[in-house]
Amino acid sequence: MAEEHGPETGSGPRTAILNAAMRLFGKQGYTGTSVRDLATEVGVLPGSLYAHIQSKEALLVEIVADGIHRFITAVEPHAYSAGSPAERLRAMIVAHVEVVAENPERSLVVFHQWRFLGEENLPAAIERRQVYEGCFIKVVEDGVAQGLFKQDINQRIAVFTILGALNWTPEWLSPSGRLSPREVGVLMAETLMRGVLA
Amino acid sequence: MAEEHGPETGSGPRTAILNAAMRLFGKQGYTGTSVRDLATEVGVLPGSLYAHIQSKEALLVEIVADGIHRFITAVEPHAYSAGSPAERLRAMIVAHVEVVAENPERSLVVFHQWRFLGEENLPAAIERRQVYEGCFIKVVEDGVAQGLFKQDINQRIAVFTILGALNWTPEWLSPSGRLSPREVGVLMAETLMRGVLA
DNA sequence: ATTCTATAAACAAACGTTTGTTTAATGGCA
DNA sequence: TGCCATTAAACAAACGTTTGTTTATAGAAT
Repeated sequence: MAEEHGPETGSGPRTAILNAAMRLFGKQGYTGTSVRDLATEVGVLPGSLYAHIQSKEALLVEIVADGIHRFITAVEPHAYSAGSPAERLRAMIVAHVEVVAENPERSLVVFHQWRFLGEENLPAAIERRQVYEGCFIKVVEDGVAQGLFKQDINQRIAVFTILGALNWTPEWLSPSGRLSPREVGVLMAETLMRGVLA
Repeated sequence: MAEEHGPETGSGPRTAILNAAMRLFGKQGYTGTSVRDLATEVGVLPGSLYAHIQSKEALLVEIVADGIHRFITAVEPHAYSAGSPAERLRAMIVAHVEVVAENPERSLVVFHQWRFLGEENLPAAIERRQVYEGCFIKVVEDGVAQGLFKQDINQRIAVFTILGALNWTPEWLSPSGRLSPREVGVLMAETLMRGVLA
């Protein structure tokens, strides 16, 4: 079967459990979701889940790891492509928004719930997040170095501003809204790169 | 006693409990923090807390309500002041960052943990949040209407972009960092209003 | 006949909260 | 100064509930 990215893809009990976990972990948080909540959402008794999963935390590990991987896969190539820093940053922002739109629930978990990973799984997730942030740092550095970006911006703060705006998108983005995810991404890129001032 | 805003102000057991709750709710989340965690942080046994608080949720209610109030108090006057939309927006962003810096732990709770309020307290908190967001919507609308902001930005998306960047600041802002909170705010405003492009 | 999957029931541990009691410091009065 | 009444705060223990997880068992599908 080809790899799929949207929500509710795949089939079988395991996929149903993962999708339910994305929804509930996203809405109520990992610590705010009980295994009984999860079982009710799937339509099964609590103990039945354990025929398909190893533990509650294993679900979080899988959702976060796959999610970060999805973002890196979609965005990293643009960060190191041949275009100008401006073109690259624009493409990265659009790609990020498109991945969020693919599955906002999962994105919510990726950006807000990773901190509840146990000691064994946390370092790897943090490292992957840093790889992701590194993509944006690289492009902003290049832009400034090449004189295409403002010389008087603080690079660290510019990157945090961009990432903050992006990290918040799963809170409000509606994949079925009037604007397509790509259009939303283009508009966000416009705002972040040229500002709101006329 | 004059009203104070920074962390660790006030005294007495009640204030100590509130400060501990801000720290733990911010770091571990509301549902991820047990009353025993809280008691340990305060340096007391779990039951002892209930001589000073009504319930765990009452702590969240107080932190969120006071926090939102603090943001509105600091930012709203700028939104409806006499200056140009550009001046007003810049002042709002700076004020927001300064309030975050006052107490990043509390800000983390205000922006991430409000959803765990019970049915009785949630509507009021949502309404206050909307008042706060309304300040930014108003200024962007004015800016576009007066031709001072770009005509081809999507106002809704511009506001979400700005608020997203601001809502994320408590995750990385260090009040004791090299740059003062005001300087950070000015730099963020610069990025959001003029973009990163030279 | 074997393999899956679900059920029903139970487990130990942790949850938020309440209770009855002890301790420590405070202020008035002799 | 010495004594007592008051108060504030914490302790120690337990309450009933919910947590994540395991077990034994039974029906369905290959």
